Amino acid sequence: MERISFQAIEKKWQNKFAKEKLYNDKGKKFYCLEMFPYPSGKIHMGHVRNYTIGDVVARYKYLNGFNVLHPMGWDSFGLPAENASKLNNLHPKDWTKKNIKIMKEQLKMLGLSIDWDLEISTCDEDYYKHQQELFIDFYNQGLVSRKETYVNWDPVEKTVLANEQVINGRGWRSNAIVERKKLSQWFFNITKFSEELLNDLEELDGWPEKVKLMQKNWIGKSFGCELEFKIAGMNQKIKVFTTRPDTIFGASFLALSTDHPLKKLFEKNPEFHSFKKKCDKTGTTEEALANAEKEGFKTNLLAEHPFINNKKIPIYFANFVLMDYGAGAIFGCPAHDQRDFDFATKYNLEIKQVVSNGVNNQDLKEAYTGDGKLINSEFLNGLNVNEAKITIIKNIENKGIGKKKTLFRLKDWGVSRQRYWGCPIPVIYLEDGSVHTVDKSELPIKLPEDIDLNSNGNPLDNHPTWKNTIQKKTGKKAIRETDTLDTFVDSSWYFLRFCSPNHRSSPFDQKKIKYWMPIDQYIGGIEHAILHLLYSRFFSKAISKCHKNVGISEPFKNLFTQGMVCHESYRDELGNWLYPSEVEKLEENKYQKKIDKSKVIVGPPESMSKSKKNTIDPETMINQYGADAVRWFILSDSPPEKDVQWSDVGVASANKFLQKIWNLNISIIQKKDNGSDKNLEKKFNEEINSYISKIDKSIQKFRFNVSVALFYELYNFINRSVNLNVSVKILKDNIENIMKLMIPFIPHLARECLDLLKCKNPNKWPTIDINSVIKKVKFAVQVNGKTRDVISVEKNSKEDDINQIVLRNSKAKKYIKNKKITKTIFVKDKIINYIVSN
RNA sequence: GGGCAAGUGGCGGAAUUGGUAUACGCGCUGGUCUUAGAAACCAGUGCCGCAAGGCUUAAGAGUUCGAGUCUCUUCUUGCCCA
Repeated sequence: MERISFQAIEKKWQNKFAKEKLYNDKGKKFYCLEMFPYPSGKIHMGHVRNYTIGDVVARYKYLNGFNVLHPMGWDSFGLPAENASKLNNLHPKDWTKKNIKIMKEQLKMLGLSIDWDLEISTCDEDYYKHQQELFIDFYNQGLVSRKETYVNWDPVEKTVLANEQVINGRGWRSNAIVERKKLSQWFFNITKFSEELLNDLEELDGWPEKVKLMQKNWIGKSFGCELEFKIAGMNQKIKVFTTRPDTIFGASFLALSTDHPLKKLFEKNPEFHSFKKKCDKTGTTEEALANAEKEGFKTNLLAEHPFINNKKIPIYFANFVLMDYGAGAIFGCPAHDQRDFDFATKYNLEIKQVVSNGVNNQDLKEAYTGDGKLINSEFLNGLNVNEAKITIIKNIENKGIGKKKTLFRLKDWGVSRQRYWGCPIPVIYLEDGSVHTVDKSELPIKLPEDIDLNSNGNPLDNHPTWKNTIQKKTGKKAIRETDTLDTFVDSSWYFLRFCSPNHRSSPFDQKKIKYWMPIDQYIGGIEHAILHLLYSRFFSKAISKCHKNVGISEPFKNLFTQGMVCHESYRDELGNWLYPSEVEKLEENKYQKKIDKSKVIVGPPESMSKSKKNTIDPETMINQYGADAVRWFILSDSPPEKDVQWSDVGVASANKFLQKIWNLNISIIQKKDNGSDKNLEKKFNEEINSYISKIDKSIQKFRFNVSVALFYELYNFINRSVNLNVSVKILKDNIENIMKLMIPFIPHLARECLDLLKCKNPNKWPTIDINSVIKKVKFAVQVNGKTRDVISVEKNSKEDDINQIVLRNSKAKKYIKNKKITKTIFVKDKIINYIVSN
């Protein structure tokens, strides 16, 4: 057999795929989208997996007659371009363009069915112009606001960090201790949609439960109440917020944020001052607050307990209370909140148990936060936590000292970034301090190209001719907003732009949106389960509010989250990471360094990452084994939602299998008829049709690893049958159908084979005659629940027919003989179970 | 600490409305071919046992004619939130 040249075949078909699109005017629409990549330089295996899965879906739908939209673009703003720029002295724009060019070529090497005519890149003026327009629309609808808030500030990078960029209280890149800083920032008021974002999750039947749950927890709806405490001897009150009003009788102190208005009374106190300074050095994440040692500044003030006469509790400022959560003040109930417990232990405050799970522990070792019956709580005694909450809130409301409040954990989305390489915010500030969005006719507000990235701080802020401008309609002097938008904004509406990427007058052509949206299948990594998906959902709702006739409440009808691609990691004896290509295998789990044969320490399989050098370059693999083999392997080894471990042996064997598929096609094409046995042919057709049906189902269920296994079985079956008395025509018809089934998986080879088979309609999924699938089923014969034989019977056989066969000749017979059958359980086409006794 | 998943051969994994456990692939063993290796092909491969047969889905219990699948307890791992 000749060895095929994958490279030649793949090149040939990639040129054809570039012209062949998946549009099918007569078909129902299907919008298939994979999360677009950040152009970091080269594609990685995660991309290969993501886009291969997407390609299977897109091609499958197209072959089944759908009108398929399958676009691709670039999430091309972001910090790495600035960093790379400093290193290589290359403008972020040029660096990004270069990367896009390389990665586009690499994606083409995979044989994806992408319509490249729709390509968009978020750093193009054409794209961000419309984003600025949307910003203005949102602003006019009251969905954008400017607020002073506390942010994680990296004093070295001189920028704001997102919570996830703070690791153990330090900046992820600079490793500097992160500070809390008050800054004026732009926010998208995502919390205005909290209720909708939560409730509409229920509509999303096509989403993994796991992702919906994560979003639900993130939005975090809970109820509690606001409650006022009088300050003893002063005509002043402190408003606190709590989700545990039921524990009010256990309150032993009040804790205030150091930013609470009451701080005014202590501003001249140097001890308070240094305490506040210390607090400001703590990050703002819940995690940072939980891990920080609980500390307080004791005031000389006391608060009156609202339900216990004459009881006064001390007031502290504390480092674990934040101003932007609730009211900036809490009451501490040490027995039932761990933070309060830690605090009370440190300052020797009363720990009074008010909820009991049966044991009344005089000496609590930690806070008890579970459910139970209320104790030591007067009129609440005997109620469980939820009942007590409701009762106490009623009491609080009757007393007029507070009210029930629903609280969301979700916060507004801070979108300001002190960065150059992002979408400029279309806002100017006049000298009188007023804030204005620029006129839409002035868009886009372009990024200046002549910038100095090596100076400290935000390059836009350091760019006087760009920063200083005038308000066009009045001619007044103005300065531009120098912050740019978070790149999550760019990716929150790109899927809408794909529907009409060249639409000039507005962000999208509403007619196209109406037709293509929502996305029928969205595919991407689980790491975007919260932010990207939540922001995109918010954008859809916000846009629908601004453009009444768009009406898309949920953008992603079906969501699939694929697992990661993993590989072992290697280090030399000095602890330096080594690329897999730098080591060689001695035996199982034993490796050595190629250059000097020194010992290599093997780490467990983990998600591929540049820092651990446990990466495999897709292009190298494609050149060595062919794109089809890489696609085949990445689909074959694990269910797509789970992690897959990269294996060089695995991809090599994929390549071997594809060679066998080729050989099989050649041998069938060259075969001469050697008689035909009608009975045999019928069985042959039935068997293959059964496989076709099973493979079709497995694709629909995203069980591509099962599809691959079925293809192997199918190959084994045909290979066994090639030399039987089956006519060449029947062989050819069947192999043709099978190659069609393989198009979504290995498009190049499948299409090449179909060409050789002179297939006239390669773009049509095979239909099977439901009557021509196998009519026999394997049937288990059990005695007392143990399987004693497996027999082959006609489908829909009756119990009597089975009895006849079993009693006549079956291995089960001897277990029944001389025994009394007391009961028979018969399940059609599955089993018969004889219950026998002596 | 809380929430959610998941634990099946040497490995990746099939078996999802409670009905044949270990499909398919990798690896391994033996063989054919070859000067040799590679490739290819053939056969075998959960465990115990010569066999008949028995045992086996993290551990233990329960429901059922029948449990990898359902229930409970325990252990372990992963993810998310802390």
